[in-house]
Amino acid sequence: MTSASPETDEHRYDFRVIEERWLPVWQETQPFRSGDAADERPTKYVLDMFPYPSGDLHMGHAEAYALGDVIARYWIQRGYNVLHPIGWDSFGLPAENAAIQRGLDPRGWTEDNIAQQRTSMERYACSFDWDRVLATHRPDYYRWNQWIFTRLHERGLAYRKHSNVNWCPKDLTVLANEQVVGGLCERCDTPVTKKKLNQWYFKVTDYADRLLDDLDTLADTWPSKVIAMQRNWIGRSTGADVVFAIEGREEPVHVYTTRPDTLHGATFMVVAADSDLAAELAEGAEASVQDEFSSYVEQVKAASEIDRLSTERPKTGVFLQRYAVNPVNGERLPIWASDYVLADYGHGAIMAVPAHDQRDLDFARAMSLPVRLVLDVRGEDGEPVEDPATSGVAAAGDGTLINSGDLDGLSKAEAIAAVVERLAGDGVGEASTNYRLRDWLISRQRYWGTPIPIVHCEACGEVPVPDDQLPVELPPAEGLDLKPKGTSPLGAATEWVNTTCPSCGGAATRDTDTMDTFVDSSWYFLRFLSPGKTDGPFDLDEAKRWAPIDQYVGGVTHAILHLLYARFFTKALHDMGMIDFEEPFSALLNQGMVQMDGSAMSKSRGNLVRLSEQLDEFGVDAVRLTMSFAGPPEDDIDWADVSPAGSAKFLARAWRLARDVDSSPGVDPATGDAALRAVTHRTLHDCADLVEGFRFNVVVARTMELVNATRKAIDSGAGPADPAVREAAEAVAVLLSLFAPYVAEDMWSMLGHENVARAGWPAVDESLLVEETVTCVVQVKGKVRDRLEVPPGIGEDELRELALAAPGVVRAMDGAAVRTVIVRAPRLVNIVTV
RNA sequence: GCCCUCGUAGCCCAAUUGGCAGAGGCAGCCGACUUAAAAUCGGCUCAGUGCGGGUUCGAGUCCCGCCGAGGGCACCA
Repeated sequence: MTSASPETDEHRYDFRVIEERWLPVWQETQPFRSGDAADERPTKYVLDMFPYPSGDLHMGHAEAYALGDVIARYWIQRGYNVLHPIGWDSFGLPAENAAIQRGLDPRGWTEDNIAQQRTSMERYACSFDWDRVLATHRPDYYRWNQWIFTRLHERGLAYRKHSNVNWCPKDLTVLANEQVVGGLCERCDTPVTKKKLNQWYFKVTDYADRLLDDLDTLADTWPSKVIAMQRNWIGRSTGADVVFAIEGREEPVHVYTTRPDTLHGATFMVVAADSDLAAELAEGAEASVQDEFSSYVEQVKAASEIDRLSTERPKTGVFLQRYAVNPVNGERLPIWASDYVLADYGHGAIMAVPAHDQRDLDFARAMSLPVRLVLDVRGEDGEPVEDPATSGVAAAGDGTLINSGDLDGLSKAEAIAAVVERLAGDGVGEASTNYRLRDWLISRQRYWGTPIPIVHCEACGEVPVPDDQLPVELPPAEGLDLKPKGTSPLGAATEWVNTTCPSCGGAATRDTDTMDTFVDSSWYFLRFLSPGKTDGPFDLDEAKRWAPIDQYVGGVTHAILHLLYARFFTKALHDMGMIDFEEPFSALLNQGMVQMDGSAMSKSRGNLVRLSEQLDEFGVDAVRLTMSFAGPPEDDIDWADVSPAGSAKFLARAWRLARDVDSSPGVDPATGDAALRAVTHRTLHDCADLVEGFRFNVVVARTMELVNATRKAIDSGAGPADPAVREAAEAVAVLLSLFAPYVAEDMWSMLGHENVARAGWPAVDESLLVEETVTCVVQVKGKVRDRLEVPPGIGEDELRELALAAPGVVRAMDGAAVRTVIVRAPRLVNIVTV
C-alpha cells in the first residue's frame, strides 16, 4: 500500500538537496568542537589515523573515516565529551617527487592538497573538531619533533653510529628495517642493498622488554593479529652467551645460542662475513686466504637483500685458518666466515651445531665439516632419527643428551640449565636474552622532512641545537636540487648549513639529514590535545584529561611500524615524566581494505573506483552507509559485491518515515502502538551493545528492520498519527545519525528538532523489552516436532509437562518410552526416547 | 617451511556464543498501483553450514585430520 503523501519534488528524498541544506549549517556552527574546559561530561578520545595529504580522498579513506565516525558519534549520543581530531601527515616523498618531476614547491603543493582534502572531508561530514587541525610539515609542529629528539639525545636514546644500513638504490636513501619488505623497498619495490653509513638511531631496543610485555595489557582491546605481529617483530629469545677463547688472539669471542644443551655438538664456529671481527680474524691468515676472504666480502655486499633472503640459496663461506676453543671440552673449532650469520644480531658469531641446526648442517655438508649428534632425538615411530650427516635433515627435536660427557642422560631442558650454570661458574658464559628488534634508523637523505637539530663542531663534536633556537627550519626548496643523489639535498643549502656552534661560538655545520616521517606520527595524538601550544609539545594537564586514546582506528598496514614507534615514544615520554600512561592506544580497530573485483584497486589494474564519482552518484550518506553495512569492519570490502544504490534506496525509505509522521513533537509515546514500541526499544537496546562491539553491519540491519516495522505501522497498522510511529521515526533518525548524518539531520528537522548529532541516545524502557510469550521449540531426539507459546518465566516442570503433551510430540514418539527430557526454559525442550 | 585467521543461499552477510540454520541487503521471480514505465508497496524462490571423523540429548558453533582462500614471518643461531 502506498503512502498518502504527495511525491512532489519537495517531498521526495534527494541527497543533493539535503547535502546542500546541512553542510553550510555545520560549517557555520562547527558542532564538534571539544575544547570547553568547563565541560564536565566524561571524556572519550576517538582517533582516526591521520592521512597523507594526497589531494583527494579515496575509497580507503572513505571506509576508515566512516567507521571511525560511527564510534565517535555513538559516544557523543551516549553523553560523552568526545575528542575526534584530524590532521595531516604531510612530510614525505610524494611532495618531494612532485617537486622533482614537475618543478613544484613541496610546501605549496602540500598546502594545496591539504586545502583540497579538507573540502572533501567536510563534505564527507565526519564529526571532526576542525579547531585542532595540524600538519606535520609546518614548523610549529616539527619544532617539537626536534625538541623531543633533543630530549632523547640527552638520555642517550638518540645516537649516531657507523654501520651497514639498508639502502634503496632507486630512492637513494636509507631505510629502516621495517621499511624493507621481503628484501624490497617498501615504497618503490626496488631490491634493497647494504651500505656502510653514519646514521642516526633511536634506541628502541632499550624498550624491547616493555614493548613486548605491555602487549599483554592490550590483549582484550587490540586485534590479536596485531599483537602477534608485534610480538613476532620484537622477537625475544632466551639462551646463553658462551665465551670461546681464540687461538692467537687476546680477546675471546662471545656467541649467543638458544641451545646451550648442544654445546658438545659444536664442530665449528661461523662469524658474519661483513663483520669487523671477520676482517680482523682474516688478517692473521695466509695471503691467499685473505684474498679469498676479501673477494667473498665484496660478493656478499653486492648481493641484494632479496638474494640473501632466499632460503634455497646454497651456503657459502671462507675458512679463516683460525681456531676457537670449546669451553666445555677444549676442542679446537675451525672458524669460518659466512653470510648466513648476521653481523648485527647477537655477537655476529655463532657456534655451529650441524647435527641439530638445519642451517649449520647445510653449511657443514657444503664444506665437508664434521657432524656430531649430542641429542638422542626420536621420530614419530620411536626410532632414532636418521643421521643428519647423511639425511641432510637436522635433528631439531627434543631428546636425551648423548656424547656430552657427564651431561649424558639429561633432558634438553635439564641440560640447558646445567650448561648455563656450569658456564657461569667457570666465568665463560651466562644466560642471555636477544631480540630480533633493532634500533630505529631515523635519518633520511631527503629534503621534505624534519631537520635533525644537531650542529657538528670540530671542537665540540655533536651539539644539539638549544631549545630556544628551535625550530631549525627547512631552508626554502627554491634553488636546491632535490634529486636523490645519496646525500641530503640540504647539504647544498650552503648558507643554511654553515652556522656557529651553539657551544663554543666557532664555525660549525648543521646536520643535513632529515627525520623519518614515522617520527612525526609517533606523537601527533598528543599534539591534538593542545595544537597551538608554543611553549611545549603538548599540555600536560590536557594529556591527563584526554589521553590515552580510548579508540584508535586505522589500517592494519601500520600494525608494526607506526604502532611500535608510537608505543616507544609514549614510553619514553612517560619516563620523562610528561605523561602518566605507558600505552597510547587503549583500544584498536583495524578496518579492512576496499577492493574491486577481488583485488586491490589501482590505476594500472584498471579497477579504480573513484570516491568522488560514487559520492556524486549516490550521495555521501549512501557511500558511508555502504561502508558500514558491507560486513564486519575488519573484513575487506569488495565494491563489486556491495550496493550503494541499495543503501540510497534504504535511506530514502527511512527519510519518508519522518516525512509521513503526522503528530506533534513531544507527545507521550506511552499510549502508542505497543508492538511497534517493543521493536523500537529492543532495537535501541541491542544496537548500543552492537556498536560497542563494532558490529556496525548488524546495527544497520537492525535499523532496516525498525524502518520496515515503522513503515508497516504507518501503512497498515497504527497509522501516521500514532505516537509510537513518531517515537520509532525519531529512533531511526538517531540510529542513522551514526552512519548517514545528512539524512538523519533532515529527518530530525522534519520531526521538529535540531541537531540530531547531539539528540542523545533515547532512553530504553526496560519494561518494553519483556516479551509476553516466547516460542518454545519441542524436539524429539533433536528434531523439532512442535512449538509452544509460553510465558517467559515458565517453570521447568510445567514446561516439561506441556511439551510431553504437545500433539506433535505425541505423534513423533509413537508410544516410545521417554529416557531423558532436557529442559532449557523457556526456549527449548528436547525429549530423548529409548 | 613455520604461525595466525577464515570457509553458512547465485552474491554480501546474520544466527542470543552448544539449542528452531536466516535477521538485513543485493540479484532474480510474481503481484498491487499506473494508459505505460520509473518510483513505491506487498509477496515468493534459493543453502543444511568446504570434506571426513569425534564429543554431546543436541554441533554452523567445541576437538582431531584433510581440502581451499587470505594474511604474517621466514638464514635472528
